[in-house]
Formats: sequence, C-alpha cells, structure tokens
Amino acid sequence: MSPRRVTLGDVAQRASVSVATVSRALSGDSQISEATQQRVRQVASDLRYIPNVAARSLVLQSSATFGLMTPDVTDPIHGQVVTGFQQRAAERGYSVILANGFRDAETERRSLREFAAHRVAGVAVMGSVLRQTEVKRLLSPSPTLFIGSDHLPAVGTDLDLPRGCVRPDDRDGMDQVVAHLIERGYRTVAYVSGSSGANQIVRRDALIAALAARGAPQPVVFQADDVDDAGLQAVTAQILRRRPDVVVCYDDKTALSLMDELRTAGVNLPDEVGVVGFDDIPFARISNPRLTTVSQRSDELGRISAEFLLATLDGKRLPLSQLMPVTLVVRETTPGPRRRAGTKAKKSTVPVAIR
Amino acid sequence: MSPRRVTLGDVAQRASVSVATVSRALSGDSQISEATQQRVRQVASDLRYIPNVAARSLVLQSSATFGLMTPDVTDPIHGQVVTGFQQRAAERGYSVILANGFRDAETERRSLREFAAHRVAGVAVMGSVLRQTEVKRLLSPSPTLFIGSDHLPAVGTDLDLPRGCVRPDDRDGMDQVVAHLIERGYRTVAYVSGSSGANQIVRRDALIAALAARGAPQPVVFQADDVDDAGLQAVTAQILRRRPDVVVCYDDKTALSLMDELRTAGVNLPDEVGVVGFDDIPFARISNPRLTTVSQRSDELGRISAEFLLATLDGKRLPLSQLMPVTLVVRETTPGPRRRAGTKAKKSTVPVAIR
DNA sequence: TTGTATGCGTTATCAC
DNA sequence: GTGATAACGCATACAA
Repeated sequence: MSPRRVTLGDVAQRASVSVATVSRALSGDSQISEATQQRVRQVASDLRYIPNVAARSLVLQSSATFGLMTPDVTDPIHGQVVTGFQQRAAERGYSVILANGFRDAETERRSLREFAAHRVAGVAVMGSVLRQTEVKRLLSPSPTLFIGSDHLPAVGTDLDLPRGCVRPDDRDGMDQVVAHLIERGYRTVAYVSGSSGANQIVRRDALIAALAARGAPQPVVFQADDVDDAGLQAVTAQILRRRPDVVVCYDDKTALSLMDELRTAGVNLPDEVGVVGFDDIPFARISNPRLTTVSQRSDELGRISAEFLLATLDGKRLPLSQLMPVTLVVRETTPGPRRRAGTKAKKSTVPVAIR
Repeated sequence: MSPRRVTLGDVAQRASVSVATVSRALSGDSQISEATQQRVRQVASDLRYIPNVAARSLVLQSSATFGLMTPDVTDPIHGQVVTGFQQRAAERGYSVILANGFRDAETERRSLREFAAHRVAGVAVMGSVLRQTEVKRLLSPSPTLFIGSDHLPAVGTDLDLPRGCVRPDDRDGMDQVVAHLIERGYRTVAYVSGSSGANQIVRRDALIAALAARGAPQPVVFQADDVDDAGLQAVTAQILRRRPDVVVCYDDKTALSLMDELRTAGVNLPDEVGVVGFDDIPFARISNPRLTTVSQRSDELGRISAEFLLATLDGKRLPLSQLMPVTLVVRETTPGPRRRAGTKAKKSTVPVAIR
C-alpha cells in the first residue's frame, strides 16, 4: 500500500556511495569531500529523504525529544508555558511530547511511563500530584525538571529541591501585593483559594507572611475547593457576610470568576470590595473592571525550563533551582477602600459636626 | 554514568527464557503458557522494565504517536482542542508530539518534517498557513487531518476536502446569530475580523450569507489585522462614527478586546451597541457584561480528531469530513437595541405630541 | 509451548 | 576520503 519510505540506503544507491558516506555527508562530517557532500545532499533532497529518528535514537541511546506534562493545557498559564517550552525546544531541534495529567495520579504515572518508553532526553513536569521522588524514580535516568510551585512536599520551604526547579517568586509577588494594599489604605484582607494543589497553599502562606511582616492583621481564608460552581458561591456568601476590604485570590481565574459571582450578588466592584489576582492571564487586562494582579512571564518560564533541560544534554547536572521575577500590575480592581454608607465604623469614628 | 536501561534481554535472562518468549508474554500472546506469562511479567515488573518504543517502531515501521500542529496553544480554543486530542489518543495508548506553527510557513514546515521523521501514525493540523496539498505531501504517507476552518483554499466551499476535515459549523452558527439579532430588533450590523487567516473570512461570508438569506441589510466589515493594538482602536473609532446596532466579531477574543476598547472610549455596553462573539471560550461566560456567543465543544473537536486518526490505523481511509454542531448562547451583550437620545432617526420617526 | 535467527534504519568503529 | 560491518532493542517467521 504505502510506498516504502526512502532510507539512507536508497540515497546511497542513487548517489553511488555507501550508507556510511551518506550518513556522514548528511551530518556535515568534514571528512567527506565537498563534492560528495553536495551530491549526496542533492540526491537526498531529490528523493525527499527524511531520517528515521527511531533508528537514530536506537543507536544513539537517546532521542531528541522532551516530555512535558501539565495538568491541563486549557489553562491559559499552562498554555503559555507549553508554548514557550516547545518553541525553545524546537529552536534546538527537539520535539516535545505533551501529556495532560489531569491531576490524576494514575493518568500521570501512565504519562511518565510513556515518556520513559520514548527514552526522552528530559522531562518537565508542571503541577503533578505525585511525589517528586516517585516522579524522578519513574523517569530515571532522564533528567527531570519541576515547573511552578505545585509540587512542594513541605510548605514553608522556598524551594524543595536544590536543582531542577523553576517557578515564579510567589513570595515576592505577595509582598508587592501587600505593600500595594496597605498603601491604598485597605485594612481587612481575605484570601480565596482556587483549585486544590500545593501552589495555592504556597501563595496563601506567602500572603500571610507578607501581611505579618508589615504588621498588618491576618487574612480571613476562604476555601473554594470546587472553583466552578458551588464553591465560589459559598465563598461569595461568606464575603457578603464578612465584608473584607479586599480579596486576594489564588489566581486570576479564581479572581475573575469571583468577580462574576459578586456582580451577580449585586456587589459593586471595585467600590465595595477590592480584588487582586495572580498570574496576569491575558483576560485580566481586559476584564471589567480590569484586574490588579501579579504578572509572571509564563512563556519565559517555559523557555527557561527547556533551556534547563538543554543544559543537561552534555552530561551536566541540572542547573540550580531558580525563582522567576514577578511584578505587580495595578489596574482597576484596587482603587482603595471606599466609605460605605451605613457602615458602623464610619459612624463611630468620623466626627460629625453638630449644628 | 547512567546505569544501562533494562531491556528484553535482561528480563529474559532473569526469567530463564528467550527474548522472544518475553516479548510474546508481555504482549499477552496466548501461545505462551499462563505460568510463564505470570513469571515473565513478575520479573519485568521487578526489573522495572520499560519497552523501548524506538526499537519497537523501527521493526513495526510505525510509531504509536500522533503529531499535532497548532498555531499557538496559548489560545483557549487551541488549548481545548489539544487537550481533547491528547486525552483521546492517550486512552488508546498513543503519544502526541505537539508543535506550534505560529502561523509561520517555515516553522510549520520544520514541524511537519519533524513529524515525518518520527514516522507518526497520523497528524492533525490546525490553522496552518500552508496549502493543504503541501501539508499532505510533506507528511505522506501518514494520514493527515485538518481541524477547523483555517485551511480553506477557496472560500465559499463548505468543506474543502471530502475526507479528513473536522470543523465547527460556522455557517449554521452565524445563521443562529442572525436569527437572534433580527428577533431582538437589531438592524445595522457590523463585522469585525480578528487575526488574519482563512477562518475569519469563512465566518464573515457566513454572516453575509445569513443576513442575505433573511433579507437583512448587509454588514459593514471592519478589518482589524492587528488584533492587539492599533487595529482594534481603529475599528473602535470606526464603530463610534458609524454606530452600528450590533457588532459581530470573528471570535470571543476579538469581542472581549473590542469591548474593552469601547469601554475605554466611553461607550455604554450593551446599551449603545450590542456585541456577539464566536467560540464560547471560558471567559465569555464571566465577562462583564457576559458575552453572547456561538458555543462549540472544542474539546470534542479534539477528541473526534484523534478518533478520526485512530480509525485509519487498520489501513482504512480517513473518515468523511464532518461539521461539528454549534449552539448560540445568548447572554448579556445582545439585549436588543435601545433608543439613543439625540439620534436623528428617532427624532424624525417618532411623532412627538405637541402641546 | 518455546527458542533461533533475521531485519528494521541509523551511527560509529574499524579497515582500506 | 570512503566502505564494510557491528551494534542498538524489539517483533516475528520459522524451527524445534
């Protein structure tokens, strides 16, 4: 049926040389005369020769391929990381096999085994629910890189592993957030966790620490385990009751969804309550009101990750773990607290002129 | 350095059988006695044996791998398609190599050659700038599938190829949009194209056709070649001048961005102008105001695509091309036209009682 | 029921 | 400079 694909042998025959010569010529071996190089290349091109990477990686004992596992590319942040990673890998001639783990342990294990079966040159893992030791064991001896803060086994450590971790500097991000909130005059702050996962704990603790460092009151923490539906509505109800000045959310997606719920509940944003996100996804810039958030260059995160893996190719160890810088982007959701009519605090603290 | 990986031979030796027996036992060959099957599996597991897919695909002349090319996974729609595709492929034991084409011809060619080098069992292409014939030639003899409407060489055809195309039913979607707009009383409609690409032409023409079919006036078409900045601002200026009742956008991203621009320009949405998107990305549901749009199950699109490729594995031809159903989701951006104070039309048509 | 031998396409180690 | 040839790890046709 399908016409057998053209091999080195075909090219060799057509060019009247040996397969060895073709192999060398195509790889630009300087031992081959310029003349034959030209001729071989020409023939290869004429015949539409395309090397078989399976054969190559079989003899080379490694494939020019990386594995990349994410929870789910649907998330804008994951998408950006994947894009950056793939782009950088491609620039260096590497392919990337993508796997979605869906935060399911068995699915993740299958994916990692698949990577191992492909004898990938390296693997980057984002937001796995597996323990890092297990991930490394499954993939060994391929170098394994962890992207983002969603792996920390012990919260409170800044970096879990001394090498092979790349993630945004959540601590610093939250610090910038807190500085901004205080400067704008916000007093009571709440934290809303989004999805489950270690990352949101890292950010929560970072917020708590940042608040404490500046002598500000501790935040009220709302857990919204189920982001999509009931969870956020429950949180909204809580917010309506507790009336914090500002709500810091685990990420932009949570923040934007929460804003929608609050709007549904008739809350006037950002006057009645401020909102802060995290990640600076594209839609944070054009939401209404526009979301104040912590910006991270996720595509850079992806590119750096690929770079890390690339750096291990010549037998070197993984580069030291690294925190990526983040910057607060102040937009419209944190204008500062407004006096609310009928608020007790106002009545009791603001002197009223009697006449 | 790295401890040589365990092979079939290692398992064979440890289990005191031949490699052939191990190979057969592991693939569940019924010719092997139950006893040895058990033992071999046990040993393989103990030794942490992981098959080498390179060797396997070399002898099998095909790899359990699909190639998937998208313009850029950052786009929510692409992300969903990729997720669905990868998920379905994984369910059947297939890996997927992801490549971003970035709408650059050379980058795309490199990616496709990479797929060919991997001897992938099939390729799905989304939004390529290459001609379909070239894509097929580059990939031949691997079956090639086209996802979405971004390939049509000739606009006006519903489906370019009789086989191997899967895309949402843009025609029907625009028809539903027009029906809705007319029912709500909108008269003048404008169309805003987003990114370049064939897809937006398809949708534009679908809108034109739908309008014509119902005897409604033709739309004004605004071209926003550069979605991000200047393009949309120019379009906004145009809209301010022409004042259409409603603006139908190429996709949600364009619609949401436009809404942001309009808001910046002080336009009161949706009262002064209605907005319609296309795709129903997650943020369309929580925008303010919430976006009326055409919903397509993009994850399903991805899954179906993988299914199509899977269906060709036993030597069959690609399934017939298919249009995926879409449904209009009416939300808040199309409440119907409001009377605008100071509008000439109003003054001249509405009789005013003299007193 | 199991073992032996061959070949898949490539790179690399030798010869020449 | 170039040509044989031996791996690489696996699946299978053919023997036993």
